[in-house]
Amino acid sequence: MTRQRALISRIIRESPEHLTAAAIYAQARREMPGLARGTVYRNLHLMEADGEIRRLEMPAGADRYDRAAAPHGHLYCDGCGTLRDLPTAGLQTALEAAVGAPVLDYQLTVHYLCPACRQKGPA
Amino acid sequence: MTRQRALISRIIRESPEHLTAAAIYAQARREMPGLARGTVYRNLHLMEADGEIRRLEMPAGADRYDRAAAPHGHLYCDGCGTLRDLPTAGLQTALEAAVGAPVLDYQLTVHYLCPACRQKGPA
DNA sequence: GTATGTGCAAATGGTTTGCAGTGGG
DNA sequence: CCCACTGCAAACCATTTGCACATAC
Repeated sequence: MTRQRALISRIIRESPEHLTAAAIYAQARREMPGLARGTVYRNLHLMEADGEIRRLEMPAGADRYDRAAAPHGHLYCDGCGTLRDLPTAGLQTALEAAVGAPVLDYQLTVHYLCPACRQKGPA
Repeated sequence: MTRQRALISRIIRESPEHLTAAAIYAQARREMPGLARGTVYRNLHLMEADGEIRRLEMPAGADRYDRAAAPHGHLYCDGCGTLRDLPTAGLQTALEAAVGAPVLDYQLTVHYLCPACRQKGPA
C-alpha cells in the first residue's frame, strides 16, 4: 500500500462521478505532482483485480472507473455522454438462471436520452 | 453502396462468429487485396449508423461486430475470451419500465466461465 | 459531372511496458 | 535488506484522419 495507491483510491472513493483514468491522473497530480501516468494505470488494474473498483467500458472514449458496490447497470445518454447509475436488483440471480452457470460479473449499459437532451430533440 | 461495402457486409452476414475489425479486414483482403484498413473502419461506422450491424465493446482488446438482430446480450468467458449470444427476451421492456424513458439500445455482457474453462478450474 | 467513397500513410488517443532507481514492510 | 512499486519515456494497438485519386449514381 503506497502513498500513490492510497491517493488514487481516495480520489475514486470521494468522487460522485465515474472518472476516467485521465481525470484521476489530473486530479491526483494536483496533490502529488511527480506522479506518473503509468502508476495510475498500474494501480487501477491492481485495484480492479482486488475488487476495490470496477472498470466501465464506454461506448466512446476512455474507460471510466466506479467504486465497487452492489453490481448495477449504467444509463448512458447518447446526446451528451453523461453516465448515471441504474439499480438492477435481482438481475444477477435472473441471469444465473438463464445462463445455467455462476455469473462472475456483468456489465449493462442502457442507451437513452437524458431529460435535457430529450428536450433539445433528436438532432 | 460500393463493392467494398458489399464485401464487408457479406463477410459479417456470413460469419457465425463475432468478428473484430482486424479479422474482417484480413478476410476481406483475401478477396480484394487492395482494400485499405481505413475503408473497413469507415464502412463499419456507416453500417452501424444504418443499424445494419452492431458494435460490441469488449472487456479486452478490439471491438467486435455482430449482424444486427433482436437486441440480445453476450456471454463472455473470462477464461478464454470466447463470446456467445445470450437471448434476453423482454429485457428491453423491463428496462424501459425501470428507466422511465425510451431505451434506444442496451448492451449486456455477462462474465462467466465456459464449460471447458470451468473444467480446467480457476487458475 | 459531382458528391461520395477509396487507398495510403501518417497522426491520434488511450493504455502498456522496459528499465533503473526508490521506498515500504 | 529485499521485493514490489515508482517515474520516465518509448512502445503498442486499435482506430481515425488528411489528402489526392477513383467511382457510383
